[in-house]
Amino acid sequence: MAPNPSRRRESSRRAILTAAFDLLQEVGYAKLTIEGIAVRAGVGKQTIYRWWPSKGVVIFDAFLMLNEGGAGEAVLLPDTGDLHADLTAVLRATVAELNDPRYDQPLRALATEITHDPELAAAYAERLDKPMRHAKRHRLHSAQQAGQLAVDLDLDVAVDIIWGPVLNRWLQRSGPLTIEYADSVVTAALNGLHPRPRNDRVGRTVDGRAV
Amino acid sequence: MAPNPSRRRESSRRAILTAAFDLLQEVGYAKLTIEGIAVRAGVGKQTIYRWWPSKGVVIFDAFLMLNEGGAGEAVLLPDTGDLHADLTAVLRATVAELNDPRYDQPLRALATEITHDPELAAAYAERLDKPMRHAKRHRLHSAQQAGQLAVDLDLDVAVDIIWGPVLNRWLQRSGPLTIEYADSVVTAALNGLHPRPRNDRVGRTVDGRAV
Amino acid sequence: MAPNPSRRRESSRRAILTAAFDLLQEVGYAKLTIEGIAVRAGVGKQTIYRWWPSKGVVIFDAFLMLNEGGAGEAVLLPDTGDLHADLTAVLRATVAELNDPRYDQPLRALATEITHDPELAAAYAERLDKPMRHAKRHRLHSAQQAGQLAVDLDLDVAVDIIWGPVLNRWLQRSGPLTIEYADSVVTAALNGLHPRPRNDRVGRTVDGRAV
Amino acid sequence: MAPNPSRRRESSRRAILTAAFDLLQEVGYAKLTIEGIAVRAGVGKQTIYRWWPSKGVVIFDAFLMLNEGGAGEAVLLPDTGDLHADLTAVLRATVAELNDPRYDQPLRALATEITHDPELAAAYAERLDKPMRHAKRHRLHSAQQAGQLAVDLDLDVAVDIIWGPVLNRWLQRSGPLTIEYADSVVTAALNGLHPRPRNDRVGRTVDGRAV
DNA sequence: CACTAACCGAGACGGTACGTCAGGTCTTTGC
DNA sequence: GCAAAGACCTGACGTACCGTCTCGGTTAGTG
Repeated sequence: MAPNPSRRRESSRRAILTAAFDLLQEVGYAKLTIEGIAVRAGVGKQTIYRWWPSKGVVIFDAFLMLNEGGAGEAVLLPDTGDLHADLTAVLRATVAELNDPRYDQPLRALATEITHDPELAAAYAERLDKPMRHAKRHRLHSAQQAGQLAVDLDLDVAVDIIWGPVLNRWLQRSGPLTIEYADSVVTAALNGLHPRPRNDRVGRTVDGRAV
Repeated sequence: MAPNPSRRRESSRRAILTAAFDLLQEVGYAKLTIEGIAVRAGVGKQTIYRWWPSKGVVIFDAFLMLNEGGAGEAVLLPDTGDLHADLTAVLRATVAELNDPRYDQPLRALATEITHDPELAAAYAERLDKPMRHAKRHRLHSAQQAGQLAVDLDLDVAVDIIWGPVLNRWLQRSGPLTIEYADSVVTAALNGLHPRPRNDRVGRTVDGRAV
Repeated sequence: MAPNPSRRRESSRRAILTAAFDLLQEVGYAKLTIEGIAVRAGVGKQTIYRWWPSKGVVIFDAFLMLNEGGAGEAVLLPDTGDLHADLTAVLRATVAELNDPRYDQPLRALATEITHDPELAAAYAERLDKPMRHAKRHRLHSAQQAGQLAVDLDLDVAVDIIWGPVLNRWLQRSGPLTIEYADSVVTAALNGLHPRPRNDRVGRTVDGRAV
Repeated sequence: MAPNPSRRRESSRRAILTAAFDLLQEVGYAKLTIEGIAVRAGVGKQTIYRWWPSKGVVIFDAFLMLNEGGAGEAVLLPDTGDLHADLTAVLRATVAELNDPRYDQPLRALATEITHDPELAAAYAERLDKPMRHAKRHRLHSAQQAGQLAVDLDLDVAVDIIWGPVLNRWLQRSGPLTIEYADSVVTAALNGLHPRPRNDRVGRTVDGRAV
């Protein structure tokens, strides 16, 4: 009854995922149809329905395929010792990617599907978000060891506070998603909203020493 | 050519918006159809197409209608002088609303539509988010005046740092959306990720004095 | 629930039936599809499914439409008094129609549908066959009155004996369907298979008198 | 290229033809599919496509298989000398077979395929109809020799006049297919439609003598 | 007796059509 | 005289089969 994966044609799989991603860019999420994907991929509709349970999973797998290349090595965030600079660089890159028209539509489509499909959200968390979040937490952990972050800080919350605002501004278009915004978020997040006493800025540090 | 608003039947308008909101709860976003709304509202399809340009705008207007009751008075966040406590209370309320099954599906639908429709996003920012954001900024401004927030803080960024993580965790289901999480976010956001020097916790204050 | 016939668009109805009949000629029964009819008729598929329960009924209605023109006047077979001549002429015409390439495929399609659908067979008997059979029986009755047919003859059986062989040869292609065959059938049917005693041929008669 | 018949697996062949015939009874002609036959027969689809060019030929072969048992001996109609009685008996048997629910659907399917496929019609004429028609003609010939049939009678036409009406009534359901109908057809066909002169009934004969 | 070519069951594949559903437009009709 | 009702064309849905194709595994006949 269930299809036999050993007989699966890899070329069709790749064609479908590529077609899905490309069509997302070209026609947008609302006009993405299984029929369109099948035609673009030169594939029968049944071949899509045989292997994917929903359009959302196709989109998800399309992203998975993109990340297949660097699959082996774990993601690593830069660690120069200067946390503020490193986070700024990474968040600027995030902003650049979100602003990249090639990824805009596909990413929004993925976000939408996750919003409405808990199962897909779990898969996303496990397969796509987890490695990235692990890298983020790793960088923060290293800073924590160096005394640059509060010892009792929940690193997951820290990650959310840094990246959450950017993602939200992008999704809701609640304002321009600029480099300046990214910088502001990093600074505000690190220093906190409360005022700092005189000379209490935790400045750039190298090897744990302030510079 | 354009319909004459003076002839618009208010009862139909309300029936349509109510039907849309109710159906969102019952069948979810994916299965919400114009046809279904029309039938539920006891209205011809044309009556919907005549007054709304897209399904997203209907959903949006349905939310607008909900907020119509308290339209006159501006939203106000509690201001006891204790910023941490006030923010905690408000964020806990936000979490509760997002976890309310009555609002879950409709809110996700609205978020989805905003994600894919810039025009709708602008309308959302103006009509629904603006009053709320204004209230948030107002409360933060008051705290800033009381010396509880950094004087150079961009209050919009501050709002994003506090509410962004919660919205994101809800949308992406990247983790359980609990009261504890809300509390952690408030604490971490206010104090910052950096460690605070000894005795530098900006504690609860009343009338600007630490308690 | 059921569609309201008063709102039915006559132009669509005619376009569908015409398209069905034409396509039957052109592509044959096996390749006749609802989808093809809809495209050819410039009509949505749903418009076909709304008004017809099956492909067979569409074909049937297409034939009904052909006969709509001469609907008012009842069919009449020639009655010169010479039964043999009249039947020969009529059966030759039948043969010609069955051999007409314009009607071949459509008629076979109709025959096939009737074979497999009793309800359709009843409709065929009532709407298409009945007037024709009535005319045939009428002619035979007139001959019976003139003493040219056995008084105890079941006219329905008589009709079957004359037209059955021709229809069968056409359907099963059990042999060439020629004018000669038609003539043989008429002669054999009228005279019977048994030998006639000398001078007993019931020859051509005019006004009941043998000629 | 062409498959080698010597390697053909007889068990598969029989399973396929049996499955086809059984499925015809059970689901009817319209729902008979190659895929269904293959599954029912426990056979790969390719095994059907390898040996049969079309569904119609499979059906045809299924009938051939049924007749395989009595293949060697030629079919023989009863010949008691009483033509009327013999024909009546045979036609009654024909009626019974056509009314047999086990054969109804399969026979209609075969008739349909023949109607639309001239090649199949030829095969049917040669392999299935020919022996039967030969037997019928043989019986009539014997009667002709005995002076019970007109000497100039075309026996093929005679066969058609006797069996055509029955087949037609069955295919078109133009009326109840009863024993009485069969009897009427035989009587009318033998005596002809014209009235017979006094004492001219060609009665039962034994050895050519009237009884 | 081993080899090898072919048939076999199985089932994935690119397709076509199915019958249904909804989108958005246009027409009719009843209040 | 508008708006409900709903028929219409369009097009995508998800399913069923089509006829072709590959895949291992028998199963003959050959060398």
